[in-house]
Amino acid sequence: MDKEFLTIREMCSAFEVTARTLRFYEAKELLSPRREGQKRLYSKKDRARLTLILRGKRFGFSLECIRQLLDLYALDDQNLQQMERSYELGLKRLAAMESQRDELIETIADLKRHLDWGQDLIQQTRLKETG
Amino acid sequence: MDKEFLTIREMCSAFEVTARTLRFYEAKELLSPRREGQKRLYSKKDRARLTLILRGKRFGFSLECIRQLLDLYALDDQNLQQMERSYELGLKRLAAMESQRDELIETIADLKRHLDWGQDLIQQTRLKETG
DNA sequence: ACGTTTCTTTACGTTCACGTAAACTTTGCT
DNA sequence: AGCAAAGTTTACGTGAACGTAAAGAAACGT
Repeated sequence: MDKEFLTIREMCSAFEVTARTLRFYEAKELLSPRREGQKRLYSKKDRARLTLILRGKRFGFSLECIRQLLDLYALDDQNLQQMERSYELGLKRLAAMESQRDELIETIADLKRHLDWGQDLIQQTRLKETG
Repeated sequence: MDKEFLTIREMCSAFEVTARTLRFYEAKELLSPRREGQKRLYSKKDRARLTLILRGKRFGFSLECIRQLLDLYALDDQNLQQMERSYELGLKRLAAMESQRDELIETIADLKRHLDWGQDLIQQTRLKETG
């Protein structure tokens, strides 16, 4: 199985990010790897969090927004009131993501239509050239 | 029907953006409204482009990336070779957007699962309190 | 033991996507 | 005519998300 802990360099090559980025995320409290002396060691949980961070980035979320999402995934060790607030926030995020999904699906359909139309145009131009 | 041309202020309130933003997009060649003297006038096409721009932004695309997409939608007035290049580029964008969509769908499912689990936790805690 | 590599912190630099302020012209109203 | 409102360009400022360079500690091979 995978090693339990990864060094910062191993993280870099595993996720294709720079060390600066990892430290930056730590400064922003998106990650909090344990320390062995001075060195950082990243656990499986840390890796899971980084996966979510990078995913969030691909969706165009800000780091602050992603941090809130990560908090949501760490519900377990918080109290009930915080949980309820997080839950509400989670529902809102979920709704936002669903509408983003729908909009993306629509945009894809549009683009597909346009590309089909463009292909037709290319075909016709070819026919003219050949004919 | 809607007015054929909108002033910059009308655009601002219609799309909830600032004039600075519109001029910025113009400087980046994402928009090119016609001029009446000094003033900018935005046509229906300009409005359609702005819609696409703002959509793209919601998906986390950079303005440069969006500009390329817009070029794609303006295929008509280009030559065949450019069209073919644009078409290829369009297919790539399409593929990228589709995988972004799939990833988003997966992420939504994850979040939903987690929220359901969180709701259970809240329920149980409530039962303990009441019982 | 010593040089090289790898880590660290600190701090300033950079790009993107605008915000904001200054100075000026044009338009609209009375 | 006069003046405020709305438009313009030019230019500097800003927050987010890092890049990059400096300076120093710690581990590692020979």
